[in-house]
Amino acid sequence: MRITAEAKLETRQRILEAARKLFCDKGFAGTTTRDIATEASIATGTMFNYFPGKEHLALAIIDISLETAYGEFVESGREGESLEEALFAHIAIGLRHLRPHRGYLGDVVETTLSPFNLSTGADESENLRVRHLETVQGLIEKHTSPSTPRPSAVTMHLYWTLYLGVLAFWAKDASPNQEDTLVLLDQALRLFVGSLNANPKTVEISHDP
Amino acid sequence: MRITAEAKLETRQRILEAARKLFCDKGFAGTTTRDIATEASIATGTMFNYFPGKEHLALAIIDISLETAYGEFVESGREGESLEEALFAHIAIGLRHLRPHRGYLGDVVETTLSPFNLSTGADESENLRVRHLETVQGLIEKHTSPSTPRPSAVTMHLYWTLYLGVLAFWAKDASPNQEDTLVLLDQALRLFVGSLNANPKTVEISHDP
DNA sequence: AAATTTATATGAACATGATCATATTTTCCT
DNA sequence: AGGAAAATATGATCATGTTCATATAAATTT
Repeated sequence: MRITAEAKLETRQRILEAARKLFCDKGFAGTTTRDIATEASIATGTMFNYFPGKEHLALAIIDISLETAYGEFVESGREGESLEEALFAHIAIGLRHLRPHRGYLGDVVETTLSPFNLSTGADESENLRVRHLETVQGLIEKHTSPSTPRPSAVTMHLYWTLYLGVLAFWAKDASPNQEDTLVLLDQALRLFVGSLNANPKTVEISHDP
Repeated sequence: MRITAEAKLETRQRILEAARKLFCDKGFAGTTTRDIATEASIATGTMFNYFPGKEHLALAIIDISLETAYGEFVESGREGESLEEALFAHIAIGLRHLRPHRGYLGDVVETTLSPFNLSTGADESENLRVRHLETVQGLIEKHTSPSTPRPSAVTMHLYWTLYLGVLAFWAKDASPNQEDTLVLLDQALRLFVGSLNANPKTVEISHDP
């Protein structure tokens, strides 16, 4: 039982590594699940015993990078800076760790992290989003006065929207070292942080549907 | 030649109508291109002579609705209201026209309108986004003082991001009549409009990459 | 250790979006 | 009108993500 359990993990690792290599090399669309199986020395259908599908595989890779990035963020101590700077660092460090996956990030994010997908239940993409949002919520609470109302679900949706927008921009950013992304990130975060204190004026719901 | 050219258009219409019906009925993923072909009384491959792919077909349907919506917006005279209200009306009227397609809007938007896709060139999705952004830019220019700087590409990206976020929220909004979406829309637009006047502080690009 | 049960790997088969050589129809030329 | 050339329709075929009955191996029981 010991040997086998380890072998399972090893196979899982082998699949992840094969996928990572191929995705980086030939992109997400350019890599077939058969390619991955071959590279990982398993049968065509076996990877589906380890991951629900190709996209989840890619997401798992992204997830690992972001987990590492989070560790680095915590280590850096930059969560102690101003809210805006802490959020900036959180995202920027994430981007740095996502660099190797920039080429195919779009394919993953657009179909898996998109807010349109909100909800096949407790799968891996949920985890990633929820974890990120909990971190952000924690930072907000840490940096605002206790009187400030907890950010609403709508507000957090807004944050996630902005975050995906930044990721999207970054994935396509042709400026050297993706500097332009930092401008966008700065602008987006200033918007967001600014909105936290603004008291929400009531919206009349008699408008258009 | 006359009769045939009309027949072409008629076939195109038949495909669009078949797709619209099936998408509304069984969703985007639940409808196969073969279903559409059958419903439209054409061969399996024929629809690919009229549309580059299944998604473009869905996008064309969305596009028609939004074109109609734009007409109604212009008629309504609400572009004369405050910038925030004009933008609100522009989007809200769009949502009203997209209602029949709410069930499958996500599948289309996420893969076709997502900012990740920025650029297979001048295809239909480009058109939709560009048209929408031009309208918005027009509204901004109309409502701000000539001294206000033209919104940058980054700013417009931010707008598009927020717009997609609203669409995503709306597509899943379970509140009666999707009222919650209007709250989000209001919040998002207040953010955006507010940002137009704020002078962008320079961002030091020495930060993380 | 043999037998049984359970978990896992396998690759053939399936579903479906898309392609493409071929057949059919339309348009153009004389 | 008759035939050549171009445009269009067709459906068999392909590519690929995913499933599933079956085979194989591991764990458990006797």
